[in-house]
Amino acid sequence: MKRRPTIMDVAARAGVSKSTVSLVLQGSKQVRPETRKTVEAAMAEIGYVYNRAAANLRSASVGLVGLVINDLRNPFFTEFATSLQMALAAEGYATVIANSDEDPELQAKLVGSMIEHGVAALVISPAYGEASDTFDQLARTGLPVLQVLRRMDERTDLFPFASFDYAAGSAEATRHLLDQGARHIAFVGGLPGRAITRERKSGWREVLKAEGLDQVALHGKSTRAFGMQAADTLLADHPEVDAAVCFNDLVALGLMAGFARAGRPVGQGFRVVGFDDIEEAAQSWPQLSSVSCDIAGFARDTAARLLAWMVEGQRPEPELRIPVRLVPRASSLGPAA
Amino acid sequence: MKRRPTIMDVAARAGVSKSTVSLVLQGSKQVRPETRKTVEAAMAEIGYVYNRAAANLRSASVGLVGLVINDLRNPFFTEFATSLQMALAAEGYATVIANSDEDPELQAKLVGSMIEHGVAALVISPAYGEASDTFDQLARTGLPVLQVLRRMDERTDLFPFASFDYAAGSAEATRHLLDQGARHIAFVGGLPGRAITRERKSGWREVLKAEGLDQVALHGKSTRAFGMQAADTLLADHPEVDAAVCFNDLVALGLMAGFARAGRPVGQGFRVVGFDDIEEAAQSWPQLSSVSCDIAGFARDTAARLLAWMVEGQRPEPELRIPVRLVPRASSLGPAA
DNA sequence: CATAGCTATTGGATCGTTCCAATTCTAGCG
DNA sequence: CGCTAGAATTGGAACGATCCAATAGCTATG
Repeated sequence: MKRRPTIMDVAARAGVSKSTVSLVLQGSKQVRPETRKTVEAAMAEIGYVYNRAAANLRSASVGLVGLVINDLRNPFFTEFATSLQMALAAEGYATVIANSDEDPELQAKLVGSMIEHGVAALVISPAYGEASDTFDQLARTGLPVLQVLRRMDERTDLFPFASFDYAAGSAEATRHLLDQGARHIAFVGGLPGRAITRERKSGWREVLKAEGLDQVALHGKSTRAFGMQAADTLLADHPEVDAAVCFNDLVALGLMAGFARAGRPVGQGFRVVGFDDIEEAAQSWPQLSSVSCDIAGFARDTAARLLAWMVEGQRPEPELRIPVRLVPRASSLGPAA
Repeated sequence: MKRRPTIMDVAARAGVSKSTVSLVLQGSKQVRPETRKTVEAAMAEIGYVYNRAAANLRSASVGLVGLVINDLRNPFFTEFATSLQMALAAEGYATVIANSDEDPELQAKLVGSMIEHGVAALVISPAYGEASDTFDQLARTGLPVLQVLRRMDERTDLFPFASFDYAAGSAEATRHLLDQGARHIAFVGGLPGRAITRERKSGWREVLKAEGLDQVALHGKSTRAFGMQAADTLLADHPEVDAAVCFNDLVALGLMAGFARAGRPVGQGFRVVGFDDIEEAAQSWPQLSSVSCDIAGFARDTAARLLAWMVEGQRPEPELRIPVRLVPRASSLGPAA
């Protein structure tokens, strides 16, 4: 087991100096084409692999971006993560993806590890919970940090934030359900007290308030399982409810499955609108109406804003809201009860 | 904008030498507790952050494991990735997750980038397609590399491989459908010619052959969309088919949605079994029977085998097959046609 | 009180690259 | 043929940690 070859070995083999090899590695157009050929051949022959740690040590700029996601299992975030990675890859940046699993402690570890590995910037969708220390530490590094899709609960203004205009989306969904004839519209999902829950709920509340209608809200973890359970609760405790705006598509899909299980399939008298418009929404049965968020576009946008910050030092505006639009499908368009 | 403090700055502040600071960083029990206190205080005061690039350069051992997944959007793989990351985190290793998106070229780039960043080992679920170069390069590094869940098509024996016993699983599923009274069992999904398709199909084929029954197979991308489309094809071209073993749960869910759309909901005469038992299988309606693969357990196992290799130099057996088990649910237990 | 045997600390060399200033090469021109 | 401008190449310092061998400090012991 011998050690990995270095540029010195390459240089010796190619009969040039290490500096020349370094220039070749960096794609400098200052080396003569034939010299470049020789060097490249030498590299291939002895199986040279670039040692990025050494390079970073000297040059301090790393083509590495960290991405910390609170729940990578959620397809919405998975889609964002993969799209962002691809957008950054196109610009020559590598992305390390990590999942904090809604655990502020794990999140702190992950962020720390990324800083140590010398990421040039960080994109984070924060876990719920107390994490001021993590963010203070992050702020001290002076690294470009973008909050996306979610904002931490305290110190909201520490880093620029970009997300969708959830309030407008839920208002649109609620108005749509009213137009379709619904009169008792519940809100289902979302952990109480969270900023994002407030946002996604606020549009619904404002519209119902303006109409003087009753407001039933069931809060809980935003999972399929909670949606199923919520279906039973609605049927048992709030039989008058004839429609629901859901915190996200997972809850909506669970809700629909729950109604189906109870023999009251959605589409016949009960209307549902979800949030996020994940791929599955168009492929469920009945197809799920959803507030679409063009997450792939958002990811590309995020990449562009991040690059502008990193490369041109152009700090993005502190808060950005991307418009959303309702995609009506069968789950909210069925015949009235 | 001043530069990041180094251990020299910490040393100066704490009134000790850089070597002592280094020992503190490594948690050596050779430093006096009060000295440690002093040093730690100094670090906190000047906001020191560890520079892992520099450390790696000298020590060559990096607590970093690379994970390259062919389709991170597939919940099955997402679950595996997050579980593996957590298992490795518990042992002090950081994991970089990347998505090759079934693109051998992107995969080559990602693998290259990971090697450059000095990962201590690599876990890969290869993309379909030609990638000998990538794997040869990988083999030359001498790094521990584990193939999981999928095996590359050529040079199958280059790296140890671990997966589930898919053939046994599909045989069990097929026998179960026969027991339930099905007589025309189709196989749906899976790209033709792939090793994994052959595996998941072989059990089905053997059982049907033994019974002398007809074998209808629809191949295609293993997505929800293909499942929906397959439903239409089955209804139109193979009306006699009364059950299906699906390549994976996504296809099965799409198939169920497609039948529902056509007014022939699964559970009434038509039976479906999926593969992977993703979380959603238990939360769809009707609940989906599926061949369960305990992916989280598999991930923990993978972590253990990888650590044994990295730390103790114990190369795992070349091929490992984890048993699977059928979880029967409503989608295959409904009343006969 | 000298000394052996610890433990705790230290300075210098080192890892593999990039950066910089200096040097060598090449071609063109009078 | 000598000179020069520009291109191509080069050697040495630097990055920030770890490693190692050497040293200083401290007790216990004869």
